[in-house]
Amino acid sequence: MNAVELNEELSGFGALLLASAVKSIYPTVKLGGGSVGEFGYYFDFEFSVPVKTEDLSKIEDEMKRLGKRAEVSVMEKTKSEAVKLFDKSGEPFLVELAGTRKGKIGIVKLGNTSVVADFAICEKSPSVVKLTQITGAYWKGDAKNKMLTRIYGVAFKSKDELAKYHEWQEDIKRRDHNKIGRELEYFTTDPMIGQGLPLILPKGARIIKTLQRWVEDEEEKRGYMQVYTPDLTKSDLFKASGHWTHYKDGMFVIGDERLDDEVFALKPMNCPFHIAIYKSQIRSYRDLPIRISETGKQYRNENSGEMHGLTRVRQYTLSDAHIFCRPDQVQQIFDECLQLTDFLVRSLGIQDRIWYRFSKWDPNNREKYIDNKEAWEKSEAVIREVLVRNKMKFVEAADEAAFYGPKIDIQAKNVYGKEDTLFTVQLDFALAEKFGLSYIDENGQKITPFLVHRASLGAYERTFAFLLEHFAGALPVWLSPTQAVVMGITNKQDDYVDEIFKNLRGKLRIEKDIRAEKVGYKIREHSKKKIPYLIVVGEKEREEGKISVRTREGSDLGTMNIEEFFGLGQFNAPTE
RNA sequence: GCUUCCGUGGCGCAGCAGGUAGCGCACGUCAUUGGUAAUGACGAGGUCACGGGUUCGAAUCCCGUCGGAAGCUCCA
Repeated sequence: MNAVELNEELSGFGALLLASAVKSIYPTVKLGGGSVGEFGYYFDFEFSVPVKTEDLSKIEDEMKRLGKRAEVSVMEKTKSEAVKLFDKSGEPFLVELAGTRKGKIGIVKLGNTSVVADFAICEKSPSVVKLTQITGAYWKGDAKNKMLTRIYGVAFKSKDELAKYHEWQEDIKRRDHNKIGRELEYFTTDPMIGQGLPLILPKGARIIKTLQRWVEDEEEKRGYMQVYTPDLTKSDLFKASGHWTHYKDGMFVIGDERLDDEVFALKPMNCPFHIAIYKSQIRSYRDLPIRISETGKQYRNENSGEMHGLTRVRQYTLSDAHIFCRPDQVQQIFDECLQLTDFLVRSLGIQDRIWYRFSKWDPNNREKYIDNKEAWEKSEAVIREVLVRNKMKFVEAADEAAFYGPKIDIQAKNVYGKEDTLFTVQLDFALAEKFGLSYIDENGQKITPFLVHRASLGAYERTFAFLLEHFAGALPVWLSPTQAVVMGITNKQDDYVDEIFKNLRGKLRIEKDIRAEKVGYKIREHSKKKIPYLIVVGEKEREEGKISVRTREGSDLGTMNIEEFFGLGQFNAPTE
């Protein structure tokens, strides 16, 4: 089921009703701001008394009451004109809503107060309003500021639409990787082990391993050299890279800086290790580009509220690589990195779910970024050219770069509509110099190479989570931990089931089911586990030396021989 | 980390004006050998997240801790 289209003008009205109703019930409340979007609408308030979930129904009732009485006018006026209008005639309160403006403003008169919205609203009050949740949100989106109370809601023309909305919410839960990943026995967690430290169960491990082998093989074809580096290092390494000052709080540090001679840390990233590998030899311009890749673990001490399923964890495995190249090779390297990612994305069939983000620095945020305006401008120009030349659609985002350089992020949304970075290609003009890297050019001069950081398939845990949600658990055949189950109509076929099982074992991931249950029941059980092919055999099949095949979706593919079965789908990882 | 909500057997839930736990699925045993999405009978499984308090008595009320969810903030 697709996302329910939430009408922005209805939502705008809903937000106004919400603000008005809250003002009516809590006269001392201070209004923050609001917004409408895919989630419906929200409004922020500063209450003088704590307001909780149980108060929502009261506010909802007031919204319904006000909705019936509201006099609405949609005016072709600017915000300041509207405020002037009300300056004469009473006490309006101005509501500013972020979102799409349609050149109009909405004014809702509610008794002796009025709400002016710098936002398009519909002319008729929504007949159904529903408040969906109440949470906190920082004033102006800054954690240093006071936390306001944010109330979310939806508004509809009819109860049918509300019912559809509820259905959609249910569907979201059915796709949520954090739910189905546990149901399908792909992963679990244990409070004794800790937050953000999932246990990947055998079936989940098979999926991740399949992805990993696929990516590693593909990278090897493309000139990457795989390495292993330690999970642990002396703090000196991250002091040299600059990470210690930027991110010490987010690292797992072993030892106490004040007491111990040597302090260690679990690696929060692989770059300094790959840099050390580069540095272990003298490099010639002929050697470049050098592509060092690693299926590397990373450890980051995320704050407790920031962990989520497999998407945001404290330990994860990155399809990581660092490419050291000459200045004249940077664009070519970016091209090939994007081509690899594009191949992976298309092979997985998720090209319509991702978009490219050009993540730039913010010259005003001096704490976060390396202070070298010229280098930033130059490297951003390089990336822009790559994007433009490849005719790629992308969004630009200021203040989203890494501290050492700009990047191209491949973004996606989870089932709840929350955006995450799936893959990334980053240009680094700083670390190579910090570590004193060089190569010898054709004139015998020492030159500092450029460094490109990239994660071809991102973090396996996160990509796995995304795929589970995208396919609602029904992964492509080649990724399925069990690709087929063979079962008999009765136990009289146990020997034939075993024969088919042994015949197929090693050629695909197959299981057999000889439980003394009705075959319909067994089919249902395995379909629920999202196993792509269900092979059923009885006396008829045995006599003909064939098999009957059904899919997890319920279609009957009929009777066929083994060769025909292999023609049904792609059992192995895609290649170019 | 902050805000709100939540925590009863593997999963989904009921029980909560306080009187030491129930249902469905799953699981086990037996019977059934059935031609395509739930065969039947019987059975096992829980100190109601943990710790403390109130009480003659707490799953139920109060406090704290841990864990989960969504939102905010953050993500090298």
